[in-house]
Amino acid sequence: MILKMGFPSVMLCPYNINIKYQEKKMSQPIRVRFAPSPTGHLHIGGARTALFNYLFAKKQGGTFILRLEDTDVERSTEASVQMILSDMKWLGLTWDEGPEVGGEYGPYRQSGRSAIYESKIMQLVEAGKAYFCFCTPEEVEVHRLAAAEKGEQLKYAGTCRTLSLEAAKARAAQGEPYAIRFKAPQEGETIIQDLIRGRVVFDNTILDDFVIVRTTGVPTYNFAVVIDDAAMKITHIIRGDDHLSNTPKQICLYQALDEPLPEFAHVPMILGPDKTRLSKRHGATSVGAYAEAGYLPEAMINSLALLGWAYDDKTTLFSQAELEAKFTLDKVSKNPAVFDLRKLSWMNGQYIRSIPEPEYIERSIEWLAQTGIIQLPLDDIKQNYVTQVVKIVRDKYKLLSELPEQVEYFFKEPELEKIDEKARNKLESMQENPDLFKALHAKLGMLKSFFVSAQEVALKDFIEEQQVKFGVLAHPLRVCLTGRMQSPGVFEIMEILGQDVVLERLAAGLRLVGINI
RNA sequence: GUCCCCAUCGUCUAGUGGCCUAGGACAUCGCCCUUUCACGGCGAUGACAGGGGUUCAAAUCCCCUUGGGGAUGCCA
Repeated sequence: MILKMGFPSVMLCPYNINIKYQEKKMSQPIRVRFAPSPTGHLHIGGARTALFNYLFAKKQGGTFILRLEDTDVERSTEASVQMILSDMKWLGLTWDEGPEVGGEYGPYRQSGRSAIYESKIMQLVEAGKAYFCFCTPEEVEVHRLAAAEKGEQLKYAGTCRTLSLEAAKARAAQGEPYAIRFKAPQEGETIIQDLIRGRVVFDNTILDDFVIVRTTGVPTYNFAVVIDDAAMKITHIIRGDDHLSNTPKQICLYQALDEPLPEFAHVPMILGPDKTRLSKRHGATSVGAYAEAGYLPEAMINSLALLGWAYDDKTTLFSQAELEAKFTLDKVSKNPAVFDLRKLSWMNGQYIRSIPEPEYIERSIEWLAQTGIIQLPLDDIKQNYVTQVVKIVRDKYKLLSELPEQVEYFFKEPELEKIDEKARNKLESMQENPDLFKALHAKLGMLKSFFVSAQEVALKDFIEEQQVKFGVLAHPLRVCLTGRMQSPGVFEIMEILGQDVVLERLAAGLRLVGINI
């Protein structure tokens, strides 16, 4: 697919876009990267970008690289780095090269790559493709405001563009602070052949002499990203749509550095329900928050994959292996997607019910222990008990966080004094026929076996003898046993709870409504 | 302001000129299953933003308008 992509309009381009790259393409192994800046947690949009990169690499037999873009010294934190790494791992997006695992193109943090940037900067400056700029940010801002006032383009005025290199070096040597700007071409067009969007044309007159090195000596994003992508031999840049407008600047840098151009694929953004960029205003946006809320990584992956990508007109459930086998960039859509929490929840329910049982049990126990419902380690009897409990409620909830509430009454007496009005009424309905429920208590007490099958036989006989409908018995019984109106089947509950507990709870319920046995 | 991107049910999407009186999924509603809740099954409601072209034929191609998003940072 990729190899079939032609570049019909290459002739119109002032630079030989892609020709150099195309030549190499045949022999070059596919390398993609996810390059978050560690200025916060890994959010939904970032995770989706990471996933697409990961899936593309897997499908194409390529290498998936993780690189930390921490050139914003002010905002980058080590805590963010750790959150991002652990969220990536939680999602199962393991990287072939990057922090912790290393690789031959390291280091994989931009803060550790200064030497590489410095040599490239000097190369550009010496070649006259970049220049020292002594304007202060305040001066630049004044120009910008004035331009805005006049309705002109908000570009750098070019004050230092014509400074001779000797003069500039002399001023720098005297300690005058400076930034370095890229001398952007002002004629012609820069064309992006985007794998998702097709041909996108930018007139070079919009190009600003943007800063590539700050006064602090630290390179800016647009510069570092190009140097690193080139140095790391990245072949496909798959990233958010918000970078499309930066791409012409970067393409010009590749050309100035005489580096082959990678392919670009700009994926659409993820929006909140109000169609604006997804942000904290819309609720949880971090992957970690979803993990804590009881979502399964499998469901997150599946959901994220479907945000801007579809395989066909019917399939919605994909295992990670299936995604790795089926993902292609040509099926990525161009329009932004609203993140739908309800669909994620539905999908999570699907995964709760479909992951292999031992794994389901293991994760449930982990969750219950974490929330203090049970204490680890479990002995065989308890292990068996908890296993039965989590299995019986499996199709009743969607998030692991709902599990403790679902199974609470299996681990402590229901507080019948505190139940809601409906349940209370159901409990009091037993007063209409006290003898019936006394007889039920006796019947359950006489059972030799407490398995569901034995109960069924016994209770069937019982309702026939007593001439009542099963519901008359079952509902109040359920309230006695669980303190609530909804639960799994009463037989199943009774089998797990055991005869003694069942008799105690039934007696307690009866006592509460004034029926003594 | 300028530049760029985008536009199919409420939401995610299928659709690449005739297979479309537009298909699927979530959500919503109804029915069935049923000891309750859920699960599951069946069904219903519901969309090509608007206007011009091109064509025998347009959701699909072109133009305009409108709407949304992004960029315009010594953030990424």
